[in-house]
Amino acid sequence: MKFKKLADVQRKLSKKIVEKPLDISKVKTIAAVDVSYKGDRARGAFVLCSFPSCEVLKTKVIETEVSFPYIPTYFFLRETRPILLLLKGEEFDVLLVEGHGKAHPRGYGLASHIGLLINKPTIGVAKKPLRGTKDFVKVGKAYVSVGNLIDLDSAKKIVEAINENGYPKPLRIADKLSKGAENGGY
DNA sequence: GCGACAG
DNA sequence: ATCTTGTCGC
Repeated sequence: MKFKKLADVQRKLSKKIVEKPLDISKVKTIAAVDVSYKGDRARGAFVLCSFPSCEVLKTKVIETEVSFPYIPTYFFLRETRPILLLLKGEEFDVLLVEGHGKAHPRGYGLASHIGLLINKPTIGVAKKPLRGTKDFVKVGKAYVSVGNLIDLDSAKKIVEAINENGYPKPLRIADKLSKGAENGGY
């Protein structure tokens, strides 16, 4: 298997993930990131919202080259760079990532990786579950899982608070912006 | 070759 | 994710 080594890295890094309750009363802002592609170009969108009112406070879109191809369960290799570039200089209490966190074959998806790198609470939100995984909770149409520095129950409560038509509002806006919309439709 | 998993 | 017409379902 060509990716055996990377799989070991994921298993090892997953042990560094901190899973613990998050005091939601102290969460004042929540951010979301999503990335879209067109050929070898990646367009990432960042959305910052107040919490729990979920008013849009700021949005940002960046564009960059993407080097790695999409490979199921190794998605973080493709999207980590664009996201880190997107988060540079940004402030927020919790981050929503389009993709899985602990709901991953080796317990280490994109949301886990980003959470470990930025050392802030992150929540994985995906539209479909990865085969065989169980460490997620369904909120509307979203499959929610632990990224880092939070537990599933806290993550569930946060996503429920900003749920809009079955999907978290900040992510929906980030999705539209990354795909080129003039605004998130808000 | 067949089947198939985040985006 | 992205490529894309008409068609089906609520």
